[in-house]
Amino acid sequence: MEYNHKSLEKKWQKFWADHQTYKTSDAHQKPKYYVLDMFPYPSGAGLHVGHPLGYIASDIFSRYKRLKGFNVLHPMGYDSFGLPAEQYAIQTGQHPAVTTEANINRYREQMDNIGFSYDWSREVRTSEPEYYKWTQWIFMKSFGSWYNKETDKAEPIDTLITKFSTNGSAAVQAVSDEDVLEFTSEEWKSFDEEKQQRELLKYRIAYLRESTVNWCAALGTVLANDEVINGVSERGGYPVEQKKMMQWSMRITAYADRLLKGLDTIDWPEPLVEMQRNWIGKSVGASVKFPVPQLDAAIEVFTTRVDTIFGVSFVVLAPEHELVAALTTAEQKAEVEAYIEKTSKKSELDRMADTKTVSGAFTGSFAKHPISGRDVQIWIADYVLAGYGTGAVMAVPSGDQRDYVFAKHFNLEIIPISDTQQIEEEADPNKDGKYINSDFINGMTYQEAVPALIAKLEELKLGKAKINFRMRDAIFGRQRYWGEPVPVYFKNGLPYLIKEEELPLLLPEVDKYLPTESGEPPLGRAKDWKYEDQYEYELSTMPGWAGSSWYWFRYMDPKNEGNFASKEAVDYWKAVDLYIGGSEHATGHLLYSRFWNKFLKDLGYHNEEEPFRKLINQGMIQGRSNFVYRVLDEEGRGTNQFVSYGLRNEYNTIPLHVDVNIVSNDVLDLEKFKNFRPDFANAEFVLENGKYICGSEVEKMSKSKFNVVNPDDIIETYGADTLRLYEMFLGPLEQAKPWNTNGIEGVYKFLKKVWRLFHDAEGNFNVSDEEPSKAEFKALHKIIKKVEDDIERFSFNTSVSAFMICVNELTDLKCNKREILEQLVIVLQSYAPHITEELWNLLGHGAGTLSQATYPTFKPEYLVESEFAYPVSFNGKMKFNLSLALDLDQQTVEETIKAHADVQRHLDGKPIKKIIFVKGKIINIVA
RNA sequence: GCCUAGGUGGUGGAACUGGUAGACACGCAGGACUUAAAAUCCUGUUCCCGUUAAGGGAGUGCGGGUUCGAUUCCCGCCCUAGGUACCA
Repeated sequence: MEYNHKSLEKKWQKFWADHQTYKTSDAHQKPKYYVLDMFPYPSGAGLHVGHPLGYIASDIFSRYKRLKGFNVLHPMGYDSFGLPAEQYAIQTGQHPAVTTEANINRYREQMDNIGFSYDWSREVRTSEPEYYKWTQWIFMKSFGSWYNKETDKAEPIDTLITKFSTNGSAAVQAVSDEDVLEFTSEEWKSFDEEKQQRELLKYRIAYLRESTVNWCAALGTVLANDEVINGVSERGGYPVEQKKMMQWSMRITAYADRLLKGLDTIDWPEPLVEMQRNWIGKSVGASVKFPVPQLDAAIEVFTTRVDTIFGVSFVVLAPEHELVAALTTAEQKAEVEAYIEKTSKKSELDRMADTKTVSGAFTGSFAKHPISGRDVQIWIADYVLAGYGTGAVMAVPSGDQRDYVFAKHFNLEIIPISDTQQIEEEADPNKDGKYINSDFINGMTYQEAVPALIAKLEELKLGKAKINFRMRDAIFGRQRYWGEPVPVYFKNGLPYLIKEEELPLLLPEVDKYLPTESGEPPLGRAKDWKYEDQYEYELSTMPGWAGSSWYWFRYMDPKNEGNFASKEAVDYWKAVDLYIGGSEHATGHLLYSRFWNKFLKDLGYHNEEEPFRKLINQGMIQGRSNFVYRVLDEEGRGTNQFVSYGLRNEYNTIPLHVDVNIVSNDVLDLEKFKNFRPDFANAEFVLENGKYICGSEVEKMSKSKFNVVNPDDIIETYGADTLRLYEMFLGPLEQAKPWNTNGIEGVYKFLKKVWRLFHDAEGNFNVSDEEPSKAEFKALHKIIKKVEDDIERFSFNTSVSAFMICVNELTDLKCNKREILEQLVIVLQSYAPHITEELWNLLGHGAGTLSQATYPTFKPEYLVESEFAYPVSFNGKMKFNLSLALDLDQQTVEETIKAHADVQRHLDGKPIKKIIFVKGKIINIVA
């Protein structure tokens, strides 16, 4: 029988499904291993060949870990709330749940074709009430918690209330809004319910506050910072504006330091760690107040270089700064207002792009230098951002390039502050010299000056050491339909949680998925949707990241109705050991997940500070488009003549995308091309060497470029095992690469060779029970070692090559020994599960038992060379072959070498200086 | 600008701690089997010199360095990809 991937793969896929072969046992006596894929959003387009790359890698790893004796948790599910289903619903009226269901079924079918070893009994869908009940529950917990800086963790809000009523606000060290009140315990007790609630809201982890949000009018919703790229929405590229709205937020900033520290403890790719570090954006410095006597106020600035404070010659406010109006003098009013008008017209994008032009306006007012007391001018300029720090900076032209350029442009003072500064051409920020023109720190070094200044500023009550973060709290509301309802109702304008036993708060039905006439979110359309028939529910829904920020817990215990997961399950599975997914989630999902993980840990629901121990980014698979070249007539119109790639320059042509599925190794299938589009039916071709060669280009994979390759088509022709091997063979997992079906034949041939090892020339199964030869053992043990090493370091592509070498060697040896082939099947199982399952069965083992086999033990003795002839260099150049026993002592070796005829010839009487040994072998002789 | 990763044949890519660079595969060329095709198998394939051959030379983005020996380590530069940016 020939290798027939179609019948064989279908058979085993059905068997695995029917017998739940890959259901994860709760065999707690085995060590556990948790392998997770980033679950997909089920889009309408289905999977293309790039999507499963990471899934294949994680599947190989899971299967390998099972063979190594681990109890492996390897689940899959769907991040099924999201914008596209809702946009589609708006257009068609089709309920998002319906399209989502259809898309999931399609995804599932495609994934099943690839032969993954997921435990589907643990599947989760974020849009199912059984699941989002717990997303809502986590929201409730975060509404019911505050962040205690003393214990450095989140605690139930009751502990805060206790502190307020015993010692007042002074006793509390919390992460909170800036406008919190100061009160004694007596005052707290005298507050009415409403006032107390209003105050508590400023401390809650999930809180409601008027805040500036990214409003996208086209999508009708607010967006998180990570969903806005260069001032336009990530999805759709629509313009985004800043708008003040009452919004739910999550106090992720409370965790900024822990999120940063945790990065040192996890095994993640460096670029990703770096992205999160930048996103969190910790800067250590000081906040300094510049008093403005006439307003009885002060301009607070943040600086990382407090040591340069005597170099301050002016301060600059962002045009949006709240003090600008009050500071502007009558004479300067016109100029300042004109400037504000001008900058407000500039879009966020222009403002970022245009960093060359120097612009600004003098307010006419002066502030006092906090230490020297001299007057410094107050300017406004758009190089200062309202959204970072305090929206104001102290300008030190000698030390900061932007301040320098600004000072030069407006002819402001530039004060040198260090004896090593070179400031003729540009600012010099070096910290190496001793200070000059700097009052009491003159002569000090940087290390001495900073603590001295902080002490002085604290004494004057005009400054203190401060750590500033770039990260903002995460907006937690979307004015959309297809998301988790927020389990909150309003009484007297204040939010209250519904009762825990009332969860899940079901997503109500609406007549349309659009905002209401009065501009309320779609949930405002729900009929009779009131809490206890009288109170308004919150009408916004949760953002896309809510459901995905805890899903790895749900897989541990997906059917649990009383908890998000049982204590036993969480204690056993702990954290994800290996997480594979794309780097596009660096500052979204991966940050929010770490945040919620820490939050749930603080409340005592588990013990893991970090959710994902090791993370790998699979590279994106790009499309590879093919082109045909249509000949144009004199008027530049397309003819029905097409010229092959190599001859295209001899004609006047225009390149046209052609479906990559009718091109093989860049050779066009002419018949299929004629059927590709009606106007190509009468196509004529100018061929080279009898073939039509297509051009190619790497582009994004998309329908319009006719370069989408569906895994189903590959599986139809070559089988799932070939697809799996080929996706790995394509190159290193983490590297981005274009999909190119050229070369898949080689992998397919390999599997046919594997098949033939077990079958004789007539195609009959034929395996011998004879003792294998030394060479056969050697070939086997090489691959046992290689695959083990490769998988452990995630180098899947090199394993595929090693398999090919191994099978070629065994073919040359005409090896059909049971002992060898049986172990080969086990080793190959992770990569090609279908063919190996079939062969395992043919070898007489029970169906479905291969996944419980044990990975063979590598025996190094099989790899020891029996022949000792190997090449040796002479003075670094390869010269001759040497035959020498490996276990001789060095002196014997030296004497033997000197006696060697070739060596004597090369030495020509000179003495041997050195003999270089590597791994017991002589590599080089130096004379 | 800054951060990170990378630059190896016609192509995808190997070479794990410095040790015969180009494994393996594709493609290409030639051959075997076949009436023919498919399938399969064999040989060659970094470049240059050498008619074939024996043999020699160059060679991992560029220029230096360390070393008996460098794709690998160090210094300077060029290029590509991803991220990020008036972040004070």
